[in-house]
Amino acid sequence: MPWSDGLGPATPAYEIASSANARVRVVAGPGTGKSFAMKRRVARLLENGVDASAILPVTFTRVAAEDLHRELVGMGVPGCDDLEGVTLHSLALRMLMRNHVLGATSRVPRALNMFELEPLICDLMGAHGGKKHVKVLRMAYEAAWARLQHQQPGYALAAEDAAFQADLISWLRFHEAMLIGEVIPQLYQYLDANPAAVERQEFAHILVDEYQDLNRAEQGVIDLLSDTADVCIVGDDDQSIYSFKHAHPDGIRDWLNANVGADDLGLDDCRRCPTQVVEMANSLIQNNAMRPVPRPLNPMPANGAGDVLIVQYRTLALEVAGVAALVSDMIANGVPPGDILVLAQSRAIGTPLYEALVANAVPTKSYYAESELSAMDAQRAFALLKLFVDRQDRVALRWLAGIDGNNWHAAGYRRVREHCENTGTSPWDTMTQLESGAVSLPYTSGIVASFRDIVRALEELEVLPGLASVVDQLFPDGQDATRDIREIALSVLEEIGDNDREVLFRELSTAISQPEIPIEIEDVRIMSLHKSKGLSAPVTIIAGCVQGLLPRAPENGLTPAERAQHLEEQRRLFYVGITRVKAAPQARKPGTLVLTYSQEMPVRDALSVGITPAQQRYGSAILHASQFIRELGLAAPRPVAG
DNA sequence: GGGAGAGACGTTTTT
DNA sequence: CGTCTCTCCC
Repeated sequence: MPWSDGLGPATPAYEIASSANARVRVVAGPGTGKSFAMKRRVARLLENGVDASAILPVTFTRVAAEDLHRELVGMGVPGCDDLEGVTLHSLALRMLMRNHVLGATSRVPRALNMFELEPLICDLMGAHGGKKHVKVLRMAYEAAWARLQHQQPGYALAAEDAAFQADLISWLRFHEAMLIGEVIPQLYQYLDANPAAVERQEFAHILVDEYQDLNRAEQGVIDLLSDTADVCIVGDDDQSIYSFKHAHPDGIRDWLNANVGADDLGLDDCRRCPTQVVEMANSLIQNNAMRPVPRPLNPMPANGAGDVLIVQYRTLALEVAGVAALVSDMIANGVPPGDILVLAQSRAIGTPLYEALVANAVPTKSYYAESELSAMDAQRAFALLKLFVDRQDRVALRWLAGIDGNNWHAAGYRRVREHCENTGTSPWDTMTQLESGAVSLPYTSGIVASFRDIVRALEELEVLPGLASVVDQLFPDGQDATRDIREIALSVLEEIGDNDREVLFRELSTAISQPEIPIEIEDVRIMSLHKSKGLSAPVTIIAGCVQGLLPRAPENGLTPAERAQHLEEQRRLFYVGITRVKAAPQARKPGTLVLTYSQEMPVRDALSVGITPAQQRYGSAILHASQFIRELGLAAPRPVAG
């Protein structure tokens, strides 16, 4: 199919696909078809003979990357098989892994898992003011990098931060690892310091989706990769919801100033949503005063008005039961479960909803699924597998060696590390010597005991006949803590066969950190508003629309300006949520939006969700309707009691 | 190094 | 309300 198939030459999508400007910005509201336009642009490039390897489509998640690939294959575009959408993170890791880059950066791109951070924190807490403070300092370190603060004039590190950073980097060097938040900055530093690097000329065309979600470091990497490349960025400042990773709406707004002469294109026709929802969304987002250029969405009359329902319940329990009953009724009336999307800003609401639906025998999938690595037993097995693959993996060894200690045996481990650094031996070799008595160090009896267990466990794994039995041993059938990871490991084995332990570990890691979202959806989906970005559904339900949850209360100690920014981001989050609704009148799916909230919830729940109740009554917190409900304006129906 | 008791704090999310 | 962290003491 030719790239321009069915595209009128005067349409914005045609302009986007065909623009030959070396710099193009596309601002595209929710449901306006930006993925479609971007796909056509890639198709045009490929059809014009641009080599697939010279095109870099950057997407925010792996799901989006696969989506692009699948659709291009569906169009039968020549060369699209070689075209691979990547996330910036995976691109950075790949580039850092190249030999010449490794030599230049003197850091090892082995990213630390969440749980592997714990021994690091314990090792640094003594010198840097306790666990909590170390966590704060670490976040500040990553935040400074994400914002490229080092580049800002007048930036100076406080003595405390400088001392912490020195120790942190020394720990990471010794353990041959990297913080996840360092991966992009390390690539940035490398590219910045090496203007002649081949990487800076690797691509002729760069396309970035969801640009508003990139932080400064990520934007900087794109800049450094585009010496010789045409760049097309696509996004929407009104959907910027990732300030916690230091992205903010000004990124895409300011891009035009840094790229003078760029094409500035836009998509404003909301093809997805029913008109009533579009009007509500416009009314809501108008309350964001910091938008330099308000860009209302155009409603498409052909979509029809749609159905909108706003319901207040007396208690959270009734709200949960009410939503579950509503969903069950819809399904009984022939709505496919896969058409229903339930959004809740907190798992404390999402999980009871999930349970209620399951109790009603509704096929439901929850996407809150906390990491398969949350249980200690799972972490232990995972670390063992890593050592099974590579005895010299220092992070896994450090974790396992401290596992039974109070603070990860920080006191003893300090002496092990000192010995390693003085003698040039690796931690594995030093522990082997400690174990045999060839070396003795004070306070290390706990570590030696753990090390004996590690060695024994690895020996047991080594004598097993194949990887299937290794998986059985590490993640035994019937053990609760490792049930999910076992399932993933088994499906990985099915794919790769019973050969290479290294491949098993690598595939297992990606499967855990970037879970698949099935393309064929047959279940009701329950998830957070963040996760819903990029999705759409004929029936969208947002539960828990109360002050304190949506919008969430700002943290203490913020300036008035920061509080205002926080509120605007919360509003964008709600904006993203309500614009998931998809109208398909010809398929007799008008597009249904349901917003629910309740008057009270148990104080315990309120506290655990982060609401500090202003008033309570008999152990119940009194709740108030989200201000965003009011801000939906006149197009919204009057709320009803449930 | 480890246990008992007092005090702080609580969420959402990506790689 | 429950869990995690810190401090104090043995």
